[in-house]
Amino acid sequence: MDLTDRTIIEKLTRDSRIHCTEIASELGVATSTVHKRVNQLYNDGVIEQFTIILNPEKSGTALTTFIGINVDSGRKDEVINTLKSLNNVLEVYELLEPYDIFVKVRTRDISELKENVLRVIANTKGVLNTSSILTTRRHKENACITKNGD
Amino acid sequence: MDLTDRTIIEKLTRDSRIHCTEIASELGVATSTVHKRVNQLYNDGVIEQFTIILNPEKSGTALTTFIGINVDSGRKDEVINTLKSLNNVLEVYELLEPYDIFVKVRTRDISELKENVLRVIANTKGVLNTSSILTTRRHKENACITKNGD
DNA sequence: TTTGAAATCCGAGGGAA
DNA sequence: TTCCCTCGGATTTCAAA
Repeated sequence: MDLTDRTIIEKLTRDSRIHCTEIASELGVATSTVHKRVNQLYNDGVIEQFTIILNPEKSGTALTTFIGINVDSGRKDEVINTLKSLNNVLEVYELLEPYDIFVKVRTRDISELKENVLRVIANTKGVLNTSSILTTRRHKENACITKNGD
Repeated sequence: MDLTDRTIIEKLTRDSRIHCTEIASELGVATSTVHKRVNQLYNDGVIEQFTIILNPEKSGTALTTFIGINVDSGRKDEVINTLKSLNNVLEVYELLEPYDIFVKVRTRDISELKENVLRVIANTKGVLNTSSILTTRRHKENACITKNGD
């Protein structure tokens, strides 16, 4: 992970469709060098995924909710696996406190949140209680850090 | 947003580098059609960004923290703008309760969290109090929903 | 709005420094 | 590792339906 790698990552973070040729010319190296670096970063697992960020409102998942969950410590892994399998659950984290698990959820609206997510969580063995944090507006959303001021 | 658009979005969500030709052949339409649809989705703002997801540990931002912030209601927009400008702050949401603002943060470690983020927030006019939720492990992270089971 | 063809340009791999 | 070169294939455009 030298400066070349970090520059490549930064450019791909801003636009993952950018051509290797463009990165190469800005870096002053050969296209094939950039090409191989990108593959290496991907194979090493530094880059996990090439993806897109959708506008939640325009793509039909307007409601973003964070949910804290407390569980029987013995069933934590089961619960996590159940959560991971839910399509509306975008992110799953483990914590120490005040919850055991914390998830980020996107749904069309509150009724979909209840039906597709909260109901499933409540019915999952090992779940003790949940606490939902509903958001009303999204002001920024990046998948990862872009060094340098925008 | 018909079935064609949704299929394109789903494929780009899984891999934003996928070729238009591949999407086209699976959909049974012309490559140029897919090409135009992708551009349209981007111009319409449905697709906000083509980006990558980095492994936090391997890319030097191992610590994911969520922070709830309460503010003077008159200074909410100022605070939000300050937060948006911070590189380590990946996501910024507005809520009704129990906080006014909720952010997702990535830093190298706790000391960077304190220096680059918590200190700045504490010194921002209008901030009443903050509450940090530190995560210990990431089990899933997607930028948006992928319909159909993985 | 979609299509199909044409021209340009890019990605991918192998061999040399 | 990086660079150069080349080929196969993708992107992009445009006129026509």
